[in-house]
Amino acid sequence: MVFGDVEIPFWNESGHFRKECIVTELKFWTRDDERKTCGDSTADSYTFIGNPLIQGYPMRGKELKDAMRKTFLSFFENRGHTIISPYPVIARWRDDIHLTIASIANFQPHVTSGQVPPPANPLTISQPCIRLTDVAAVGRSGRHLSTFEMMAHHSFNRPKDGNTIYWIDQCVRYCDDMLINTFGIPPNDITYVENPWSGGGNAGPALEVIVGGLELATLVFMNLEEHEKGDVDIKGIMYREMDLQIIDTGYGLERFCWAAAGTPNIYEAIYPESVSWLKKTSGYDKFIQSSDIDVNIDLLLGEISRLSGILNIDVGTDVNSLYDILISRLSDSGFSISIEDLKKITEPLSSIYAIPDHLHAICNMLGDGLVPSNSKAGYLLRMLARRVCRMRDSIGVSTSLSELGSMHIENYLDINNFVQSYQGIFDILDIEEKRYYEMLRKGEAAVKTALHGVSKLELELPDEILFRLSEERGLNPEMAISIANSLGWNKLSVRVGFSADMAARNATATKDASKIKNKISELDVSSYPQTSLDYYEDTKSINLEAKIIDCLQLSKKQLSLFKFSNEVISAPSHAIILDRTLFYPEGGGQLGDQGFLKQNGIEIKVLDTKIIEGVVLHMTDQSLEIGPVSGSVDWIRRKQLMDHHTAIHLVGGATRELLGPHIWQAGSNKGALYARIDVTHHSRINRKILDKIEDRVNEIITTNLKVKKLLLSRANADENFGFNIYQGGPPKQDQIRIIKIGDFDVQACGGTHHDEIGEIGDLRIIRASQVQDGVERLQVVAGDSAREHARLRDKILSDTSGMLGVNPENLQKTVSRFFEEWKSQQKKIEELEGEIIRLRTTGTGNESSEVDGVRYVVMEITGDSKQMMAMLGELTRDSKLPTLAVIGTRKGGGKLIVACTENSLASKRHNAVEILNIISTHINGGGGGKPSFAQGGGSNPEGISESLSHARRILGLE
RNA sequence: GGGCGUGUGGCGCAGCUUGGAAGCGCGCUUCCUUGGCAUGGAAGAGGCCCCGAGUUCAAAUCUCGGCACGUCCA
Repeated sequence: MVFGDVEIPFWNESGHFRKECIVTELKFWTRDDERKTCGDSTADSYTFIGNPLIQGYPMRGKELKDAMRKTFLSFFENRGHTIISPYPVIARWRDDIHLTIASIANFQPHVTSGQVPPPANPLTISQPCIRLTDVAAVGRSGRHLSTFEMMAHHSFNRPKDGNTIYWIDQCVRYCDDMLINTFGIPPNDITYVENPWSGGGNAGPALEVIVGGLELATLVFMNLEEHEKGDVDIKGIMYREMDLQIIDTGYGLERFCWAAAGTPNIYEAIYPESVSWLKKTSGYDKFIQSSDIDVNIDLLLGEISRLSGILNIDVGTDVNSLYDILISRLSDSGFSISIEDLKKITEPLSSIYAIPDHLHAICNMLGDGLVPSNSKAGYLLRMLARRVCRMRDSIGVSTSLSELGSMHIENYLDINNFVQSYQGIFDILDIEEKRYYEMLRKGEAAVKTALHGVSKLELELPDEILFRLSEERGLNPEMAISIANSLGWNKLSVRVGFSADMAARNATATKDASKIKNKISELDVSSYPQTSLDYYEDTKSINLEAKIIDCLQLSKKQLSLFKFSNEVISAPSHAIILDRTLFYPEGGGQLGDQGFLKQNGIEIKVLDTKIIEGVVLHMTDQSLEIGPVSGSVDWIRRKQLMDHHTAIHLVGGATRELLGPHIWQAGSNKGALYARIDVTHHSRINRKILDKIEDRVNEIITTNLKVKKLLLSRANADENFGFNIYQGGPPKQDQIRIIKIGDFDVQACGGTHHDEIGEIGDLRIIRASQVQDGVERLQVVAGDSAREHARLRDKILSDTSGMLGVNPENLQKTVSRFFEEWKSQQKKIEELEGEIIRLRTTGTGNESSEVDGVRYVVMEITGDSKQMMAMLGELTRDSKLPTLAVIGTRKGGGKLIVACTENSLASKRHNAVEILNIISTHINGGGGGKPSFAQGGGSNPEGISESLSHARRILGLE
């Protein structure tokens, strides 16, 4: 049997035939002896449009989805499955993906790897998912969605342990039974296509369930894992059999709804209210009624969906060439329409269909407490929000983004399922819309600048200009061109094939970037036993008795691979491995402990502590022998680290309490000197808010809450505390340490903490800074560090005040007065210098003389070059008084300027550069400029007088 | 996580490629025009060209670092 073949008793019992599709050449199973194609080929078009495949669902929109979901979940609940509540759409328990892209993503990697048991077995779920890879096709293809619900039934089998819930045969029986007996689909309309699946390190045979030309579900039988010594070769990667066998199914809720509604496309089935509201508000309805395009729009749309299902719409596919294909296909099926008319009908519609879809994703993301940003998941949210703004503007609807979101929630979502509040969502959408308009406004200036020098008659722009506007300013080609059109470049349009090229450009850039991602381990510790981490037992215990298992000398290369914080005073030379330790290794943002180890009377410093795969490395400045050792952790430092760590939990909790549920820890760092926490927030956090947070935390500290330290299984932790406890990062073990501070804050955390928060002492939030858009960094000092910090500030203040001889209270006033005075004196000096020039040049002294209608000024002054410029301006700007001026100063190694009045007798007679080059030799320097204005300098200030007299000689003045 | 871009009077921006006298529009002040306002005209004030180092005789301009902001891709 070849990998991917699905041979089960059910096929025979139910009268299925195995065939090969004449188009795709894939093997498929069907009850229909006449069938020649698999159902999902270019020769199969949708059969259910205007002719629903699933009966008994007359409703539309949310009601339809609710009914469909209920039917599905009940079917499996009645067959022994436990219904599981959906997970968030933001996959915060994963560090490899941002969004929940499938129901199985909920259980990766901890359950699928076998480390943690599933929450129930078997289980069924309807999981909201977001996939943005085909976002460009949404609204155009008739079936693509950026967000959908994946209904699923999963079972996790361990055949080697004799524990099998059900496998392929039963899975297909469930599916077939449900489609035929629950949804009333004619048996002959169903095909099962064999198409093995692989991805994310796993693989297995799979069946695509096709009904009426539409893929309604995929049944994956995951039983292989990537392994270099495996015996199954799939696309060049070797796989081996897993201990775990997983039934991973996915049924598209929205597709079931579509098949039940029979609407021309999927959007009309699930977002009918929004679609008709947008059609009305944008004036699309009126446009269609008044237009003289002679086609039945509904039939046309159905036909387009049918064709789009066949056409392959990829990201970056050129819209224009797509239209060409569409036109010819439409004429094949009896629709005669020009490309212009087709565009007029479908372009606004693609926006009308995509807007509710995008809003659904946006509201779900916001509902999970996500904050828009310029990177990571927040960026995806921003991208969707901007697409909605753009599409809304393009169809001439002026309703605000927040209002659209509000209406969408009203129609299609349940606010009670959200973490974020209604007001929170509303506010964030308002901020996003403002930012969108700000981008457009700045974009106009950017386009104007970029098009500087481009003829208004130009038809196309160089690719580079459009690439750059898109990458640097966020203006996609269409927007850039439309701005250019409105600025007077009327003939410009986007080059055919440009968006495809841009997508290709991004693809290669992405490919290049992924090549660099090869992490090397600092040290191979696989031969050592896991160190016993005794610091958890009592965080106050610091005196250690242990055995040295090994002492490794660190090579230069190994040393360079380790990253040491700036609290590590010197580079360690050895790494010592013990059987047990009280030294906390750097982790969870908390820096490593320091202290000393002692053996046979020799005491060596522990400069830092690290951990690799459960083995703790004590980084020391000398070596010790294998054998017994004693040691001690630097308690002052450890206490300070604990002060900061417990304090950071309190700051995180208080910030969330005061600013809202979207506050999520995006990273943290706790050293002995200071600590910081990065939190997600949509606006800048000012001092006033910081004071509030600071007050709140100090208030909490005075209540001296007890810190509970629990050890729970992953499933248990998830169930009791939810996903909010994983603020510090995705959990990696099946046993989770929980730090619970009263009822104030609960976090999964591996750090060392006080038993009572009163031990922290004082806390100050020094400042907030922005790490990236949507992420604020709060700098915190607590305990003794807080006092140290205050003292240092006081010293700076009193020292500075002392310098100026004023009281600290008057410092601000005095400094600002000094600055003002300095500026005005600076001005005064310039004025006076000018005045001196005027006096010296209008006087009768030998510095100014006139020869044949040209005034000559040669003199030395005491100002710097900026003042010299001002003087030259005075001397040579008046065109009625042709002047040649040579000015020198001894400042800065000696500087010279030679200038003459432009377009005058003086500039005709003399070349300033030539004169300068001759005379600058006396100051060992050089210079240059233009014929009417040259400046230079040198390194011999004493040569200035010789330079000037040389100038006089050249000019024949002496 | 990676790439690219921006930071210039109160506000919005040009100048940076190729180093050589800091500009434009709006706003502001004063005056003129007018019965008053809108407007029009004239004169003027207002700049550590983000910060710090480097290259150079010379840096808004080039190089490096920092800070702040923007944007694209994962």
